[in-house]
Amino acid sequence: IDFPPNASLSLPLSSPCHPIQYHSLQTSPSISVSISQPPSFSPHEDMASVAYYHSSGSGPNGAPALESPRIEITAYGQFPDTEVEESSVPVAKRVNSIVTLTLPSGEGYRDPTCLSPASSVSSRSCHSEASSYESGYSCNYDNSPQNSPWQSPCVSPKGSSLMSGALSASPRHSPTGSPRASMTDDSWAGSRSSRPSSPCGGKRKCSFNGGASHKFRPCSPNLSPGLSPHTSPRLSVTDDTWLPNTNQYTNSAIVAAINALSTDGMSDLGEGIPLKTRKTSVDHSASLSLKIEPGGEDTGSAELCHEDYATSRLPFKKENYASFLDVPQHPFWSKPKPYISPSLPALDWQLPSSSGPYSLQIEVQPKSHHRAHYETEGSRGAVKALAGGHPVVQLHGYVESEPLTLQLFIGTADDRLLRPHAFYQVHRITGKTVSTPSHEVMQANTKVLEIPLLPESNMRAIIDCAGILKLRNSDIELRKGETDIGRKNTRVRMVFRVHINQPNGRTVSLQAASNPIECSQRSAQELPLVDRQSMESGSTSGGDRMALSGHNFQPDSKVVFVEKAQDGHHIWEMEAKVDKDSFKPTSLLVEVPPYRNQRISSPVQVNFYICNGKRKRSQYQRFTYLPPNVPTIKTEPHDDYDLPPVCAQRRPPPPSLTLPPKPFYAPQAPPTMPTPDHRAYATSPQRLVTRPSPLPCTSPSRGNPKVHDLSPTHLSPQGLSPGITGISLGPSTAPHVSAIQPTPARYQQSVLYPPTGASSPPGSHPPTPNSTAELVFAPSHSLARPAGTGQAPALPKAPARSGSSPLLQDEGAPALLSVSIKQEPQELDQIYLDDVNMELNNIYIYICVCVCV
DNA sequence: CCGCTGGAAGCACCA
DNA sequence: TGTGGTGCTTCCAGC
Repeated sequence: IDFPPNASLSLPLSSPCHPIQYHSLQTSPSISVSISQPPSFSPHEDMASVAYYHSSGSGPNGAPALESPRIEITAYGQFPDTEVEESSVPVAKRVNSIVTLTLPSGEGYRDPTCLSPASSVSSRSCHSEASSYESGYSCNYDNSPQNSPWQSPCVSPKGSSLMSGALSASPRHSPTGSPRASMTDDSWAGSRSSRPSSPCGGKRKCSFNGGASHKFRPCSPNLSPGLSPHTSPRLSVTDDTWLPNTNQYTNSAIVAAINALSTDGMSDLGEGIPLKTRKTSVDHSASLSLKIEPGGEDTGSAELCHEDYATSRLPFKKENYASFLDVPQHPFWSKPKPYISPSLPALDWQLPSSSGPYSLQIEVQPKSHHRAHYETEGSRGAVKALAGGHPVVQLHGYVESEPLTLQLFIGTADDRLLRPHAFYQVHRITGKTVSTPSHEVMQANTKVLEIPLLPESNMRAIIDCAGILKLRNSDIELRKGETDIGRKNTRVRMVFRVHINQPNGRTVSLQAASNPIECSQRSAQELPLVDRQSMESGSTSGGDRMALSGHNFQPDSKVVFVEKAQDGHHIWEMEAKVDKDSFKPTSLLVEVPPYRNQRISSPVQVNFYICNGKRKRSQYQRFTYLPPNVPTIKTEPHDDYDLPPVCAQRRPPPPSLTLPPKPFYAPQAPPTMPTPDHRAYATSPQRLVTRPSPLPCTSPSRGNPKVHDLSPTHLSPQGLSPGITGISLGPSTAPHVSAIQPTPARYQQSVLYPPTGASSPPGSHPPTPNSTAELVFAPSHSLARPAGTGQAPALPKAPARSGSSPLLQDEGAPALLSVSIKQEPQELDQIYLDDVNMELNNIYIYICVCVCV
């Protein structure tokens, strides 16, 4: 594919491209897409782009950043039948340079040769789904010959033979390996075997060709990103037309390449997309992130929208995949959407919820429980709101007449930076009861629901079209590079994003995350869950009465305050008194216990949790003990908060003290907070990229938020996301400095090489500040996802406990407390997600540094 | 018939 | 090594 001389890919793959990287499709499992050199693009002109480009997995010279398998696509001319391409993709005639896309190193999600989770994770590479790291090579093409050959068909006409060959060779041929491409769904289903073998080697049965006891048990056909073959032919080509049609190979390849080229990965070739859901995901292939700059000689349109690309740019005939169109295309998606840009921030990048006049807010929060459905189940409906109805999201401050697109994906709800949840995907709900149109796109292994935000609706959307799909842990944990574990990792957040094009060509990206949602049936029934707490902080002498609201409280529920050392060990633990008289299943009144040290000089953050018994604990909540002369901060009670009015003060908490599961925050910014214009992520031409900075900021915060705490409130207009932990500012943005949270020590480590280490290859130029502010959001997994290090996965048993103590320290806080460490092995399963991963994160950060150096 | 729900069985893992 | 608890996943029945 080439583009008009004056056309450019918004995608930052320009200069680094080297013709020498060109490989013929037939000989190499790599994708090469030839494009004309975008004249307007230079690495110096937009370093963010470079970073992005790097994040796409290619080296500075267009060479793969990693020794990874690549998919090389020749747009046309390489295949027997090029007429279609030529006619349908006229731009493909001007080939000036070649881009080689680096695909995920390793085998991707489900490595047939890797039957044990241990081996799977041990060889992890530098990517995680939807992360900017892997943005480019996150396609998770499993095109390694020894792996799922199924990727091949996506890009190669030779795929079919390859497939069969690999099939027989793959230990995991199975459904996973079955030639779905040539089958109809029915036949496909019939050939599926039962479940995939256990990641733990024998944990599960794996009866090929259908175990007798199982009726159709797809090997996670649908989703199992990576695993399957099904995942490859994701380009929405009907099964029966897939194989025989060479053009489709070619076309698919083009689409795949383009998808892969898109910065943010819209590149997931269907991996991770359940068959079921993929049926509605025709848009995947169409959701190209190509952006042609105005003035392109071949198009009067400034952009290629989904539709027109799918229908006219590519020879794809809609009827070919019409069967995937379960729902008629909403008119909204039939016209170009201005936001479309491949340079949009990766899903794991932390974005603010407001910028300038814009503010993205979740007006109605989802219920704290929503039982997700498995692929093998029917849908369990859309996520609902607490008071009935559905969540509502609104963009404030937008006065243009141009509709926007609201993006929704399922994010994590743990203590780390918000990122796409590996084990859950948003699921599109359709039907009579759904009033909101939506469609799906894939973004680096993460399904993203796109919902129109219309001016006539006051830029307000009722989210009644989004359910939550649960992926099998065994499927995901086998995915290469996946560090999270699924067990007990059942809380998610709905993450909303909107990208607003500015007159100056920039794009402002905002993000808002919902309160945590518990998605497991069992947990939802048994585990206590704290939705709100009436106080964020209190005196070291204790005695304050704190009201908690939530679910599954019991008369004998205990509330335990703990302080953890850096390695995660508890250094202090105290049970709070619970007022049993005021007990309700949804509320508790507790008396804050005195802190162990009455003479602290700066705030100390501790945690507490509700305990209903062994293994039935809530998530950790945070509480900050304040020095004697610091006024107590209490949260703003909700109007509907029915607990006793224990809070005398009604004062908005500083954002630094806000916590994830606390829906009740004052909409106003604290008096001490400056205008919350903390700069959204902005894209080309002059991209504003926020990234963590090693520079500690001068926020007046009292408590020190965990840097990884990205609660919705943190991202709310009144509070700055701790994710925005640092900035490199131009003079014009100095006023925003105070809006940035102090950078905890731990984060500062990663900040040294944020997108650089992660997204930029060695030798790349660091992002250069623009004339305006340059804020670079960190890919959260730079903290949360160790990769490429051969590190063992975060196993529950891992004694590694890293901790939060740096985070417990305010910038002005005293040095680490010298305390004895209390061993509490039983806590492991409670904390490993938090701590082990953090430990790995730190290791990973160092490794990134080394790699960069 | 299909989508949605609630409940629970069966299995695997772990203490 | 056996056993019970726990969590995950699938299945079923009802609306």
